[in-house]
Amino acid sequence: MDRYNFKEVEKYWQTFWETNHTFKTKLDKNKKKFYCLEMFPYPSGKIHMGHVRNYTIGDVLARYKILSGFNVLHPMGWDSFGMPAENAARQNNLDPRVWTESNIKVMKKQLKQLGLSIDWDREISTCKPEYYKHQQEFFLELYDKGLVYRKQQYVNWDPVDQTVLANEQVIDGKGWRSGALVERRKLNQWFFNITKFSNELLEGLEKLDDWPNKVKVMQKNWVGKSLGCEVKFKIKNSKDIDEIKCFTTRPDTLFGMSFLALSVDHPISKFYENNEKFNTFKKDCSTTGTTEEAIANAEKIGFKTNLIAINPLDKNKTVPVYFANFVLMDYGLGAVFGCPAHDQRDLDFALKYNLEVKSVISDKIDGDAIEINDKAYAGSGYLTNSSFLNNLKCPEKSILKTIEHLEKNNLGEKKINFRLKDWGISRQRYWGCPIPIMYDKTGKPCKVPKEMLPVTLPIVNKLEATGNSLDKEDAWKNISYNGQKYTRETDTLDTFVDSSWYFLRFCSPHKIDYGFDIDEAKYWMPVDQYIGGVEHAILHLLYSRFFVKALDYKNKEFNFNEPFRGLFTQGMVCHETYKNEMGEWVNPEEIESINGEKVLKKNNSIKIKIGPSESMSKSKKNTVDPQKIINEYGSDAARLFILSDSPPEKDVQWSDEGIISAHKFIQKFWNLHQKIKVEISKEHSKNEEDKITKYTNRFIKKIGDALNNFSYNVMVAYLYELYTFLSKEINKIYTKETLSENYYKLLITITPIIPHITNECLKELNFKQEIKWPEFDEKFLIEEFTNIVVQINGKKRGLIKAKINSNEEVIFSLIKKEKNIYKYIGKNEIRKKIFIQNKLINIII
RNA sequence: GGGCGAAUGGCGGAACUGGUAGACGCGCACGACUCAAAAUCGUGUUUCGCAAGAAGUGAGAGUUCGAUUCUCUCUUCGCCCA
Repeated sequence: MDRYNFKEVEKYWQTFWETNHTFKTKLDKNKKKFYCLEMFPYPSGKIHMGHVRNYTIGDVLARYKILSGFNVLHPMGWDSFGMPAENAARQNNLDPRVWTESNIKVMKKQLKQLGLSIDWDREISTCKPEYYKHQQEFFLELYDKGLVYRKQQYVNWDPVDQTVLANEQVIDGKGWRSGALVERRKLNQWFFNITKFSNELLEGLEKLDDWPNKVKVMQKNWVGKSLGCEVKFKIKNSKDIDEIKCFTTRPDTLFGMSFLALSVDHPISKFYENNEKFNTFKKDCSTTGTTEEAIANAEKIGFKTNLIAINPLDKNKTVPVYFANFVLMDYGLGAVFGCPAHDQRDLDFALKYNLEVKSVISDKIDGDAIEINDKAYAGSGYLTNSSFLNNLKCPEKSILKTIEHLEKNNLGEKKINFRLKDWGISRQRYWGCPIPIMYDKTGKPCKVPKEMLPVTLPIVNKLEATGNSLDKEDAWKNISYNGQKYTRETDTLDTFVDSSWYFLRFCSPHKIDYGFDIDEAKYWMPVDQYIGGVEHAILHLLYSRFFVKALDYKNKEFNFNEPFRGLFTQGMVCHETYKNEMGEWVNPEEIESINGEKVLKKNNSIKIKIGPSESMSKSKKNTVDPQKIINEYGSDAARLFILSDSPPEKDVQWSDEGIISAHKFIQKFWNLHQKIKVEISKEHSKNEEDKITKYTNRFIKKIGDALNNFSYNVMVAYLYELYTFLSKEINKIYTKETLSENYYKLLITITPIIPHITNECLKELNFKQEIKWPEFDEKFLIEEFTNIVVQINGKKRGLIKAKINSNEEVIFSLIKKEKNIYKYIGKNEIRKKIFIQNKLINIII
């Protein structure tokens, strides 16, 4: 028997699919559509195992939907702007375009080797002017709709790299690359007004039934809607300042207030402009990072003003007013009142400046206030020491009651606050989409006229080591329009903008006058199943949701208001970690097993310490190169293994044994196929008991269910069972028709998992009909006989084989005949029988 | 600190709305083939016990005829937010 030549077969089918345009998709309004999308990759060099998993999961689904008769859109593209290209270009002194294009070439070839059912005619790349031209149009469209604006904002400034860092790029207050201490610096930045849609983004979540709950909760918390109140505090001793407004979510703790804290950027700070001490304090504050976490962990410091504020609920009570580093201007109103007993930050501050700590919450009605030492109490209870608010259940009743009182007496008003901030989209980088804005002589921003789009990136011979190279491109920067001189905006767009609408572009990737064709988008959108890593659970998904709403804002043309109807977040690919005696990471490829011990290939006497399995990363050197796996074992084997070991939403552990066994299975399957082929060619007149038809019908149902539930690991288990079944059953005698008809169906149901070998098997059998998902017949799902569990006092004592739908009496009479079961009943009186038809009988004695 | 989730053999994991716990794979053991090994094929594999049998899904309670599944308390781990 010939060995299965996976290299030849896989190459044959990949070429076949390509030359026949098998997966080319066309708009067809008569067919039901299915839009299957995996998160597109960043072209970093070559594919990694995470890609293999992501795209295999998507491909299984896409192929299943194609077989089921859907018009499937399954495209692929490249998220090709971003830092790595810029860094690589700097290091190797080349054009980021060249680096990016060569990576795309490699990765595209690799993805094709996985046998994915992708419509490559729709390929897009975000760094191409053909793509970002439309993005610039969208920017201007949103600008016209009033959803884009410019303002001064604090950013994380890396003084060494001369660049702005995103919050997640600041680690322990230091730049992730340079390690330099990050400063807070004010810059003019462009913003998308995402907060305009806060409520919609929140409410939209409720309709996303096919999203993991976890992701919805994360987004909900991220948007962070909270009910609160603006409280007015009268200032007792100033002729300039009459009152200060604070936002709070806990107005009910007002009786515990002992100070007022302002942001250093609060309008009142203008009265302290010439105060040297204040300016020093303000400077100190700028060393604190901008994240909530950095602020929470930083030491609380304050600058005491001479102002005295009056407690609105108790006119006799006055408190000092501070500027404090933990209050930010962009949260609420840049002013908060401090209640040290019930807020940890306030308590830290109060202890430092020796301010009163007054607890106003008790754990019971009419009880004493909870005692506070160095830990604030933020839990629930009943108000106390709070005059007319005493004994209100807190926080459930007390907040609303307090707000009601404040509103009635014109001391404050109810406010809804969101944690979500507007989306800062300016990046001081070269390798991104240019912002289509130019500034006139006075520095006023103007839109770049439509006919001048796209604003393309200039070719830069040598990227500057630090800062934004675009700043130094004078020839590009300085332009004239209508006889006026302008300078271009040199910031580029956050790459999250690129990925916020690419799913729309896929609907009509070649359209030139607009980013997408409305009619085609109305047919294809929303994405029916979006598949990707959970690390994008918040930002990318939220921004995409915003983008769809923003594009439809005022136009109201879409028949969808969410981009992704279904979301699936897959787990990571992990691998054991290895270290040598020096404690250095070692790559799995450098290791072999001898006598159950891991040793270095180069030098067998060096033993390797096995560490825990962690997600594959270059830094831990625990990566496995998919290319090597495909070359050595084939992509059917790679697909089979990556699906088999864990449920797709959980992390999977890559193992050599696993991929080898998948590879062996492919070979075994081929050998079995050869036997079946011989059997099919023979003429048998007699039919033994027809087990295979029943099995086939059940198999179709089982695989279909597993596919619909994303139980891909279980589906692979069924495939292994199928092998065992067929290899036993093939020795029995079936007619040519029975065997071939069933075998065709079985093969088709497993094409989504291992498409190359199964298509080859069908071809070998000269299968000429249309390949489509087989129907199963319900009648084969019903058993004639079934095993009934017999329990005595809830303990399993045996099984009874009985005809389906037998009643209690029949089953009980059968039990009487079974000595091994009946002995447990013996002469005891039967007190009760619980009978579940076709399943179980429980006899209580 | 808050939110969400998880915990099942030596390992990864199955088990539909409460009804045969451990499917399938890995590993391991034994056997066949072989001078031998590899490959391949076959058999077995939760634990204790020679067996009959008993125990058993992180720990403890509860609901139920019956709990991996539902409720409560706790422990550990993961993720997100702080």
